[in-house]
Amino acid sequence: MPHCHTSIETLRRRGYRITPQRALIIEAIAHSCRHMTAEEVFARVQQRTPGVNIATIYRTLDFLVKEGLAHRADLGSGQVIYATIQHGPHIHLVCRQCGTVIEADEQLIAALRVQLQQQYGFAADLQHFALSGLCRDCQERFETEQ
Amino acid sequence: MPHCHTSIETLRRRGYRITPQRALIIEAIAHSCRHMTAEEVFARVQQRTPGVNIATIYRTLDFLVKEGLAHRADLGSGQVIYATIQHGPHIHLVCRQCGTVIEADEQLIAALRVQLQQQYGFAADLQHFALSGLCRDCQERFETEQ
DNA sequence: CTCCTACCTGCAAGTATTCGCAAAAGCAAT
DNA sequence: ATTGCTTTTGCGAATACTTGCAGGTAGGAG
Repeated sequence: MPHCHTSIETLRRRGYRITPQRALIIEAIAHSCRHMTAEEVFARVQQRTPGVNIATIYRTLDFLVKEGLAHRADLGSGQVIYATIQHGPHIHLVCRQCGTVIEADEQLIAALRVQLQQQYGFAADLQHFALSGLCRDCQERFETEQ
Repeated sequence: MPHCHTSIETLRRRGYRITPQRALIIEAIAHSCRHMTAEEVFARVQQRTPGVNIATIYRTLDFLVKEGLAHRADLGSGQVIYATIQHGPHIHLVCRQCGTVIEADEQLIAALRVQLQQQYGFAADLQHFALSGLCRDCQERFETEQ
C-alpha cells in the first residue's frame, strides 16, 4: 500500500513529526475504500492501539486537511466525512429533503477549477466536495404540493 | 420589506404553522444584510423576544434550509453560516490554510447547474456555497517550502 | 547514544449542536 | 368563541467537537 507512505514522507519533508498516532490515522483513512467519519477513524485506530484520544483524531484529521492530504466534506445534518486525496475525485450531490447522496462525475467541474485559478488565483479542492440541492423525486413532490 | 412575508406565505401554503418564533427567525435572517451564524440569529431574536430557546433556532434554521428558504454554508473549522435565498448568489472560496474567504461570482457555475439538472436530475443550491482550497499566497508558501 | 527543545498528545473542561418528551399553541372545523 | 388534533416549542440531558495546559516524545545536534 504505497500512498500512506507517500503522505508520511510529504509530512516529514515539510518538517512535521511522524508520531505513531499520525501514522495510524493516515493508514486508517488510506486503507478505507470509502470515506470515513471521525468516529469511524477513531474506532479503527482504537482497534490497533487503544489509548489514542478522540481529540487527537479530530486534531490530526483537521491537520491532514490543512496540509492537503485529506478531504473533508460536510453532507449536512451533522454528517462530516473524511477521505484521502487518492480516492477517485467525485462530487456528492446531497438532497436537502430526503438526504439521498448521489455521486457525480468530477469531469463536470474541470472547467470550473481552471476558471477559479485564472480569475481568483484560487486552487480549489474539487476532488471531493458536497453540493446541496433537491433530487428528482423531491423536486416533483415540491411541485405537486404547492 | 417584502421577502419575509413571501417566505411566511410559502410556508403557510405548504401547510406549516407560523409561530411567533418562526416569524422572528425568518425576519432576522431576511433583514440581515450579511450571512449569520446560529448564535447571531439567536442574539437578534432574544433582543426582541427573550425566552426563545436556542434549540428552536437550530431546528428552525434547518427547517428553512430543508424548505429551500435559506442556505447553509460550512466554511470549515466550526464556521457555519445561514442566509436567505434573496441574498445575491455567490461562492465562498475558503482557504484551508489561512482561513481567508474570497467571494466569487456565481456566473462561474451557471453551466454546472444546467449539467447537474440534465445528467442527474439534481437541482443544486448553487446560490450560496463554499469551496475549500488554497489562496494564492498559501500556494506560493507551499511551493517554496517543499 | 544522550541531550535538548519545540512539537504533539492526553486529559479534562468548555462550547456547539442535537434529541426525547411533555406541555403549549396553531389553525381548521364547528 | 370553543374544541380537537397535530405540529412546535421549551427544557434538560446527551452527543459532537474544540481548547488550554502540563507532561511526553520525535528527531536533530553533539
